[in-house]
Amino acid sequence: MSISYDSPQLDSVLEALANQKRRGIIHDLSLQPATVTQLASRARLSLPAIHKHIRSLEQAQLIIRKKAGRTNFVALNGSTLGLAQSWIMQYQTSWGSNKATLDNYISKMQE
Amino acid sequence: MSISYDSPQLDSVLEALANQKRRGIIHDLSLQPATVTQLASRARLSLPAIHKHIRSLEQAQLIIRKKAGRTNFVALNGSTLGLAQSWIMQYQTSWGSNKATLDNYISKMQE
DNA sequence: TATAAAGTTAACTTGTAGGTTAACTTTATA
DNA sequence: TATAAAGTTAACCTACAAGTTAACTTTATA
Repeated sequence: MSISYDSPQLDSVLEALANQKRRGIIHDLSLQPATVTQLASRARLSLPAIHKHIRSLEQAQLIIRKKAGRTNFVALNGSTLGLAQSWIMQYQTSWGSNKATLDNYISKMQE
Repeated sequence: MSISYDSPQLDSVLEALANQKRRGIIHDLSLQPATVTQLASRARLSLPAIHKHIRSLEQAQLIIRKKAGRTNFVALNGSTLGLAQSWIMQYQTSWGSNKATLDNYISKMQE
């Protein structure tokens, strides 16, 4: 079964990925886990701002977090990026279409 | 060279993909090219509404179009989906991280 | 135990995405 | 040649994303 364009999970994942700052966070976390404050400092964002981004990433299950004392550690979540990738990959067979193909299609339609 | 999280082109592509209706359009077009009116009808959207989606997809270079008389034909554009895919694929090596890894990291940090 | 650190939550502002209706242009057809 | 089809453009509305500041909670430390 291939993943549908209207899957709610795909929706939250792609919405999370659509934001540049959140992609920056993902990039950061791909190197190593970090705390909320560290992420805020690297992204040059206030704590409330980073907090919202983290919640968005968390709801999309793109990250996991764990509280240790007063410190929140965040890590990239393995599998979820694969969801977006597999949606995109469905269309790899269509990747051949280009200007020539379209011209061709138009000619056929106009017969 | 790998593609950066803050690339403007990646930005427009992922923003275009973040919308469910636009993903529906892409799915439609993966089957065959279509006219603007056909896409509007399938997505159950008005012409002005579909027009905006198409412009967004076009600016992201996810589609190409060609005018034939008064009719606008639209087709999925080959290569651009690959851009999003390759950004995501950069992080495939990080996909291993999970709860155990995070716990581990936290322990190390607290030593 | 008072103070600081690390987040969270609430209330607010601003910009923009995604839709609408109405008016218009260009091309085809009865 | 008048009318309809296929889009486009403009002006508008509404909801929400992304930031802010201020107030708060919880946990650690001097």
